[in-house]
Amino acid sequence: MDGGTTAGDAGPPLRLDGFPRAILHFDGDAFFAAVEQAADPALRGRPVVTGKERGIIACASYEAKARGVRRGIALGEARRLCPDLVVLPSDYETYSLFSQRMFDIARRFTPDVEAYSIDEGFAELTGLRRLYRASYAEIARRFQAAAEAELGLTVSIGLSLSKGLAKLASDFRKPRGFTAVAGRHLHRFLARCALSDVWGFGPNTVALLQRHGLRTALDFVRRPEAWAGRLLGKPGREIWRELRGDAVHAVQSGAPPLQASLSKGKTFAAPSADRDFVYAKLLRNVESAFIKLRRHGLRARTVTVALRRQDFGQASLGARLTRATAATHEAVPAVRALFDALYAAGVPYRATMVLLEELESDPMTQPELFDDPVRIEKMAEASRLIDRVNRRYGKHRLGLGTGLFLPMRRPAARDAAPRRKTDRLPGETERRRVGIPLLRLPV
DNA sequence: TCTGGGGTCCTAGGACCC
DNA sequence: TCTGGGGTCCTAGGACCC
Repeated sequence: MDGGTTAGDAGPPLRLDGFPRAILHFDGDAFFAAVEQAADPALRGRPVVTGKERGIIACASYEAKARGVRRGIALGEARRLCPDLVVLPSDYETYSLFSQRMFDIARRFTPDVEAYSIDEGFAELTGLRRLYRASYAEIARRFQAAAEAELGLTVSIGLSLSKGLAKLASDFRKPRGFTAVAGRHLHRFLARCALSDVWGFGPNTVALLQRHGLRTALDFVRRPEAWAGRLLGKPGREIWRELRGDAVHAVQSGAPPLQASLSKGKTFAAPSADRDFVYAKLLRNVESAFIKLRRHGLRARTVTVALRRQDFGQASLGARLTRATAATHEAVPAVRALFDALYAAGVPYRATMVLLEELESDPMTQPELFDDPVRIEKMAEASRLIDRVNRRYGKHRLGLGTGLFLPMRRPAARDAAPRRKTDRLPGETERRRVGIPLLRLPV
């Protein structure tokens, strides 16, 4: 470890297989708040948070964190903790601009840069020592200094043999941290990392590993690989190898793959067992999802509806449409059918969600053989009009009539015997699969 | 943290087909 | 008609990430 205090001896070094690599992880410190401070010198040194529009803290500057203000807490509580708090709305355009500049700086060192998220990324440094006549740590420090000088904000750096180790290392000390972990120091570093620090170990996995008597990342990698695989499956096995310095995951420097899914969900202020209310909420999400879909110039082929119960259980059901579409109307009959199949009378629900999958680019709808192209064009025009009106007058001002609390036909038989996927009868899936997707639109 | 929102990937198990 | 094995595909749900 470079820059870390020496831990007690935790045993012999781990045996490393494969060609040693140098992978850099960089992470913008309190990125959104730091961008605001970089863009407005008057904010520097002051406690700044973003997320005003949502009423909860999206990001807190280190000055705000020092006063106890954390991500996720309510604005009111944050103001109570810190009366002189500067509260700003999120400005994603500016954050994206700084983000791009940060990745551009990294690409000056190597083209092999992965933009993992808006505020963090990986860079493959393996083989660059000769070019720069410098150690990997020195190259990493040059990047860190360039980012700070040119962007006016700080980044934390992790440098090690794999992405998993590099990410663990950049988290080890921040802000403005610099942690390089060489193979021979791996065991000492891992002994100081809790299981919950490991990338890919969430609360459930940590609890499971603790039940097996493990406490640190070192405890985990000391178990046999097959044990990790049996207990945690493929992801666990990959984490095991990454933590031992085996770079299972390459730095993905290419263009990111096309978005695979798009979803929209909302939690109710209070749980509700009212069928019309729950369905209306669902349709509102459907409208929002399709607005987003059109904005991205995409169409979707499958629609999945999910209902979340008050007890946090969830049931979902999906259907494939006759063709991919960007028009809300075309999905509504399927949504209706899915909702009817999922909804159980008398159960309080707390949220609805809609998920669109099998997304395709190109907003120009390819008319299917037997469809009327004029009708499809009319529908696309209607959707565009709705979007325009809503942009001008506010979301959901103009939408589908079904989104209102209209009286709904109640199929009594369904209400009497509500069924979810879990207690489905044999053969039922097939009927459903055939029954729902074959949708034709009423003109 | 008594639980917001939007994503990705993996897997168990059912259905279907020899 | 009943029984069984095995491969493939699909789906819902779980776990995790930012």
